[in-house]
Amino acid sequence: MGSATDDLTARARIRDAAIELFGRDGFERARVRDIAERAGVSAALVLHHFGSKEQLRHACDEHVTSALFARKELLQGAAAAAEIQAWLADFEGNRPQLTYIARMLTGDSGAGAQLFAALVAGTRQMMDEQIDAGVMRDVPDRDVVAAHLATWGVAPLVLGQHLAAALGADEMSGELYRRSTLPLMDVLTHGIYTDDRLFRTAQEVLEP
Amino acid sequence: MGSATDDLTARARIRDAAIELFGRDGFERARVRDIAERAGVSAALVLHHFGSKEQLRHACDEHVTSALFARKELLQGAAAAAEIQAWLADFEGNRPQLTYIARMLTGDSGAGAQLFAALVAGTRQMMDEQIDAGVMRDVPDRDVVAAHLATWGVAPLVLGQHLAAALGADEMSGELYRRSTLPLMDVLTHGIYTDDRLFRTAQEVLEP
DNA sequence: GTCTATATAATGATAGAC
DNA sequence: GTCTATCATTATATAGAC
Repeated sequence: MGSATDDLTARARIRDAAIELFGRDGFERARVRDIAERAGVSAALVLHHFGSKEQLRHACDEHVTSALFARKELLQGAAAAAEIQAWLADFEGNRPQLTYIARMLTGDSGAGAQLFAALVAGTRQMMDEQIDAGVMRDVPDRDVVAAHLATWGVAPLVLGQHLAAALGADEMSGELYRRSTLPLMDVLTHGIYTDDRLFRTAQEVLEP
Repeated sequence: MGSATDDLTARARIRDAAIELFGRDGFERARVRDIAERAGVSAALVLHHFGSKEQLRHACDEHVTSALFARKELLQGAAAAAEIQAWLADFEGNRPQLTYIARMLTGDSGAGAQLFAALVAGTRQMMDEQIDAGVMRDVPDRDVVAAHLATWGVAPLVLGQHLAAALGADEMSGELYRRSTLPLMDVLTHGIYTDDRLFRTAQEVLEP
């Protein structure tokens, strides 16, 4: 169940071990010594390769972000957004990276901010295309909707532990995600309210 | 702009200072010394009153959670859920508490899990009532929808910094929240898709 | 209750050999 | 590149006086 302690270079093994432990324990509580142990090297070698714990974090940020956007290079627009969305839903195949990304998004290292901005931009572009194609309604404030849709997209990562618990599971999984897909598509397609009473009330309050 | 350095007992001032700094910096990075300074006491007194940094955290968890659910005692069901939702939207009045709650939800102290479970339960109860009243559609998997609606509800807290940045602001505010309200009500009322093409496609894939 | 001074422990980082 | 041994710093926690 450990990380691949195989034919990777020591540097790569250290980085992968760091992604796991930073993700599992958070940056502050993860110890360089433990990362070294998991990578099968000494603590000094970790610092030798990366300079400092902070720079090791940067390297992890960079590596995970690259993995996430790798597929974006080839595709564009809605297709790329869908690819990224699928990657974010592959809990079994990408768990260490996804856990790390969740920490990135809730930490304050700047990398999380950058990532989120990219997700919003991608969501916004996808909306524009889908609205042009007549698949999506022309919502009034696209920036606001894109930003919130992005938060909804990463919510299963950032709040995955709680979400899983609420649904009777130990951790997020592809199965749980699939169980959620249809009900959420239903909500996003038909709304949850039977009519626009609440909407019109809010409208009257906010736009007098 | 500091916390009320007024006629509160030292113990209460320490607790409030801790809520601010735990929220701002996170539990690990916040230092007992700084909390003491902000409360206008010595570091030793902090430990004298609370025993340890960890127990201080428990006291903060307890205090913030009580503040959040105080209004639930008097009301019930959808009314209480609406009250709590309103409290969670009052960024100006409750910023330190809200920031602390965001840390609770993304930390792994157990208090966040408990809080989220309560929010899901409240959301679920509200759904039941609104569906009975004919205000809300009878969605297929209520547990799943309630859990995700709860994540959407706290997303502006947990990802507030990024959300604000995406909308050109420094931090979440009541203004930003109000700007979001109507577009989100619109999404939740009418959906974002023009028809149920995507929904039916998903249905065919997931329920063969 | 509140302080000053100090003990103790943990951990990131460095020095230097191989 | 990699290790062992050690340093230096930081922060929680305690002792004991007032």
